[in-house]
Amino acid sequence: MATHKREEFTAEEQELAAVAKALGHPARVAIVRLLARRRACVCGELVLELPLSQSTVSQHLKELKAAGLVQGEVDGPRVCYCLSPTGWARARQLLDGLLAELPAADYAC
Amino acid sequence: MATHKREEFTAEEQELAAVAKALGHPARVAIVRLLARRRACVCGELVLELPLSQSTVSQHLKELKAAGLVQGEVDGPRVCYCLSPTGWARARQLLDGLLAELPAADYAC
DNA sequence: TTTGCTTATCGTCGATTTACGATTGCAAAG
DNA sequence: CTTTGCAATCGTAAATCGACGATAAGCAAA
Repeated sequence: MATHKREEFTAEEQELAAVAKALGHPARVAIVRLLARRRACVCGELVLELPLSQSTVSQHLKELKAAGLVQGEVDGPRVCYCLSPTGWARARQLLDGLLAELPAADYAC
Repeated sequence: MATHKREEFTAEEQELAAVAKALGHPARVAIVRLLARRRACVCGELVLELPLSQSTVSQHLKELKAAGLVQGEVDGPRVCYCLSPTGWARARQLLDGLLAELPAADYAC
């Protein structure tokens, strides 16, 4: 029995869905906002700021990294995270693309 | 054992995450795009256009409706779906809000 | 090398998602 | 009233998610 059929959609749809999915959890939205505010590359500080354990935060970071929205660089014993400019440029493009496809405002059933 | 901690984030973060999550599947992105193109309220036509069964499409529509992005109205034996102007206005607001928080482009680790 | 700190990964558990067929529900038509 | 057709819901199964503690891995300093 097939449980997933993602392959049957366009590459753009999959890409947009992947970005959206990465943002589809409050913790990951919060992480992005934290990284945006203190644009310096925090790392374990995220754990302090979030009501989650270290391993959970690490998991969320991994997903954001997989979606290309976040970069991490090793800096001695700690890891330096920051938002990925290219990843967010693409995300913007995809989101704006979708929003641009929507009818203006005068639609109804 | 706690499996979900959504409660610990701001209302906006949760709201944005909910919208993103609704868009976090290629089928739902495809549905939104279909509804945007043929702004007329299709219904079972979606099933014809998508590589998914009727029940699966119905499930996805339910999730989009729960996220406030889609409206459905019964019209005789069929159901008429269309995008929700207010829902998308809010979605735009939330997404733009997040994108506006991000540093311009000159950031790096 | 050993210690200590930071982060990643592993293993686990329950909850949720994704998908389907089958069934139910409902409204118009006959 | 019964049939017909469309859509929602139910039940189910596999996969993924979300969270945690525990453990491993990496690096710097002692």
